[in-house]
Amino acid sequence: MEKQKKIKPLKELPSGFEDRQEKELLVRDFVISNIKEVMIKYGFQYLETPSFEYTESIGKYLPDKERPGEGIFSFKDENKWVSLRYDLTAPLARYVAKNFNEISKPFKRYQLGRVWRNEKPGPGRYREFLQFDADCVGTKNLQADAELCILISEILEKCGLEKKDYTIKISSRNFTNEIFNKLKITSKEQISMTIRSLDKVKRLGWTEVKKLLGKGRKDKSGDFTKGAELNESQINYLEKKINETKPETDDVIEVTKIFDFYEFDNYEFDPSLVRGLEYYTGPIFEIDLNFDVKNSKGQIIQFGSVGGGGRYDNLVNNFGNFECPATGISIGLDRLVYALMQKKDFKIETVKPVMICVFDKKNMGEYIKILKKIRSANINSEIYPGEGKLKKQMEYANKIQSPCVIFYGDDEVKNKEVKLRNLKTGDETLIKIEDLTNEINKII
RNA sequence: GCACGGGUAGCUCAGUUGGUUAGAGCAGCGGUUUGUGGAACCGAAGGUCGACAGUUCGAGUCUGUCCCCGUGUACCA
Repeated sequence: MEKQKKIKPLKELPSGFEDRQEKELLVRDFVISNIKEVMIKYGFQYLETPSFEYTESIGKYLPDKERPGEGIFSFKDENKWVSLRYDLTAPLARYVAKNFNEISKPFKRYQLGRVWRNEKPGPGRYREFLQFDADCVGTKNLQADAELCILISEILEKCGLEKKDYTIKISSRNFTNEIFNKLKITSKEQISMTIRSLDKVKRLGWTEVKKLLGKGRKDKSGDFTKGAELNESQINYLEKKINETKPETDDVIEVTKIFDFYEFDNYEFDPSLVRGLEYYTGPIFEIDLNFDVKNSKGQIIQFGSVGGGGRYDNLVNNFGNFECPATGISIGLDRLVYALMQKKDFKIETVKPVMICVFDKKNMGEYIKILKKIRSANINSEIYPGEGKLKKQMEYANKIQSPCVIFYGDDEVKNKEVKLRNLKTGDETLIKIEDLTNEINKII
């Protein structure tokens, strides 16, 4: 007899996609409820936009044949390319342009939504993740930028982080622009290489970044990265600038002044902060966590920031002739939750159901009567949902951490009683049916 | 993309210089207990050893190619 080859579907998930279990979801819900509370308090409107947008609306790269727009997930619908959004900022710009005449200006909105990136996943970085965005469009007022940082800080502290656990870093695109003017670095390639190198100061340290600014650097695994080929005096000047602790550009100075009025001081001017190249035009921010994050194997991993943002005065204008400066900030919620769960031992738990044992299906009517009675008293409860024997039922109750089980078998029915077993202590008591909800409430 | 490490049962892993029929723990299943979980004991079951090709009398083990996972690095509008 020949064994037939079984064709099994894969139980693995596509790279970068994750199942999320209750424990994590409850913490996430907690974070989200804090976010909503703070956003309402700060006067922001709630918005939702679809997962898909026309590819041309969310990125300036037009799709090519096979895998259009590296970095995003796309497909051709009829004759148009559509893509899963990779952030919430581009859809907001599109929304604002579309509803330009109707919306208030300034327009303050917040949004929670999944975004997708077709990139190599890393520790705590997925290809599908939940993002939270708060933006203020239609004004150049730097009060908006400052308030975004303050609101993020309030959210983080509501979630249980202390001041020392996180820092909001701030800098400005104008700061780096000035440096390049002074150094007479004009080659686009060199500028972008330099910016990206500077962005790594915190992670790699100045010694390593120096190599990246010069000839290049070998990483831990022995892989070589080509450098920006700056000369020594240029590197030295950069080093001096990078160690500035006081902001020099007007926009950052003004934002920090506003911080003072709010008595907010958990920020740091960080000249090495750069963030995405193209669309930022003014102050930029990043939210860094100041504690170690480990992976499932207990190794400390390079976690990076949990969020960031900045001013993007020209984005909306891409959709037509709209004079619409804007600023915004976003948080990677899954990453934040991942880190939060390690920092704090969250005891967010649902009350598990009381379970009624099934002795004989013939008596299901009786069991349901009891179930209805305790459910109407708002006690989480269920009749054993499986088919096993009593032992099986008890194992199930134990596994789902049911606080107690109800025995209502022939003996109990005869005496018009119910036997209640406390699964934490193992105690069993016979009680009258009318006392049942009271007794259960004592145990829960 | 590049570099390093890994892929053996549902999960975590062991598997000697290539050598009969590939092991363990946990979980699951059955039983000791047909009305009692979290403990114990007993039993049975569970595998295209990531895929394909090659070397060999013989490959989980060696070689090549590819796929997937992890970490670092790069990219990230």
